[in-house]
Amino acid sequence: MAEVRLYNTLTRTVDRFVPADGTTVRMYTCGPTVYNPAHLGNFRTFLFEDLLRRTLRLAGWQVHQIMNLTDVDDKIIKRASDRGLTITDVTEPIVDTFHADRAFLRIEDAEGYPKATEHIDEMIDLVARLMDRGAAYQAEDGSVYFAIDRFDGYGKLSRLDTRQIRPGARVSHDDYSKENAQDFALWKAAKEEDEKAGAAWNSPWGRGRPGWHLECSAMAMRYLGATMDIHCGGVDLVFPHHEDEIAQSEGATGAPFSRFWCHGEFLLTDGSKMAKRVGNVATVADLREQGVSAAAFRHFVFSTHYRKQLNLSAEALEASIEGVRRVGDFADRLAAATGATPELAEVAAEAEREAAEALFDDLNAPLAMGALFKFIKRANAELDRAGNDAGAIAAARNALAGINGVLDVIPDHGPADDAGEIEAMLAERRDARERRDFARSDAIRKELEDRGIAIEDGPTGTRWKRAR
RNA sequence: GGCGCCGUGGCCAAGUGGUAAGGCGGCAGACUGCAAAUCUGCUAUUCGUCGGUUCGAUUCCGACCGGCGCCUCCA
Repeated sequence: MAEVRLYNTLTRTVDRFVPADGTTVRMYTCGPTVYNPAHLGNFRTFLFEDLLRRTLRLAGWQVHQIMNLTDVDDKIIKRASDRGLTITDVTEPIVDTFHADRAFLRIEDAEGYPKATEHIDEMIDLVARLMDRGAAYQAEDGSVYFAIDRFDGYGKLSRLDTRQIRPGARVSHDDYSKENAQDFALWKAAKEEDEKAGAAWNSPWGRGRPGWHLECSAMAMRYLGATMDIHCGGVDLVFPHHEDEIAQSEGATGAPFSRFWCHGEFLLTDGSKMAKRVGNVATVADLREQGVSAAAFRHFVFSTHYRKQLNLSAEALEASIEGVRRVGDFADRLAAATGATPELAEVAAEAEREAAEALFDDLNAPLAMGALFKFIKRANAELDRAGNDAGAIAAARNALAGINGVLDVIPDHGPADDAGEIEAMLAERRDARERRDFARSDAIRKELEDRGIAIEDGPTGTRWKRAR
């Protein structure tokens, strides 16, 4: 096993990571609230988690990842009420969109996508345990709250002193009655709209629905045990979401909830956080409309370290499209090559080692990307020199596959349904060139270019490829 | 008001107490009928500003300027 180092929000340092059981990494990644298609900021986080799971596997560990789908919350209920629908009516199509978008971006499947509404029993059990331990109480409004002053470790993740909240901070106007302003809802008493929208369940504390934080604790422990290896999310979840998860989980079990906490930074647009309320969101659908491939978007996201803010811009996307085209051309060239200089094998081995080391060092994808491009440049130079070492070609293909297995930045070719027609045009162009009728030859090339087909005349004939 | 992050060439970006990876773009050359692709060379004596520590700082410390984020339901 390679040594993997990860930044742990709990310790605020980069620590050596090894799964507790020595073989399988049990990780929980906070998923989307399914009332609107997830935006690219959300996907930056999911992409970081994809990078993490692929890197852990490259290091030799097995990965068991759980991502929750939050399918009951205030916004979902509001939408359902506004439209006279149930929450399921609202969430089902969005769940489908989420999986489609995820697939488009080549985000690997997690081992499970539990829904909050299907784990109400587990949540009720968790609340009951907290009540038994005296860490929770039912208020006059019927809702159940977690009493943060009965959990010593409260604030250890975010390092926020909740007594210090000052003017200038966003202050909540909570509809519910609590003993302490910082206490958070575990179980919310049902209101009229909740019942109508199908968002209310029976519990020992009356009809109600789970609080936001509760689902993650309940489902994480159900699928990963009392203590998991890694818990991930966006930085905005550090407080209060993850802090509260720790409180309610550890308050119930007495065991550490997660050994590592890893958080991805924001995607910015127009210089500020991409968020619904800022009104600057872009989605996968927008990406597709603009013709930005999954490979290009992955390149864009991985060109900056995950703990650094990243600004979405047309220029940056353009650079990624072009960069990824180069990777694709290189992959094609390697696939078609039959032999190379022996030095290619050395170049490949070095690239593979550099990329892996970069990834193992707190997911330094930008550095790994640098290693990939250095590899492409050197390997192309070796291929230009020609050679007959087939083993070197195989080594280069393996190295590329290894690095790309994590980054996944080789763009797909377009559909090849009109290949015969293109070949016919190329045959005509070849005849024209033999007659030195370059006007005709260039006209055909122009026509193909207009159809998104690029031509490359080489010593062994003409190659063509579809724009990616 | 509290806490934290960031500021590297035209753009994106890695990085280290010893003198700046990589990508995009640009310029020149090789190859080509011309292109494209590819290769080669060039494109930051400098890392927000000002001080300090040090033999030496972009890298450590301090101040300042600028940007962003968190401080209760937002990835």
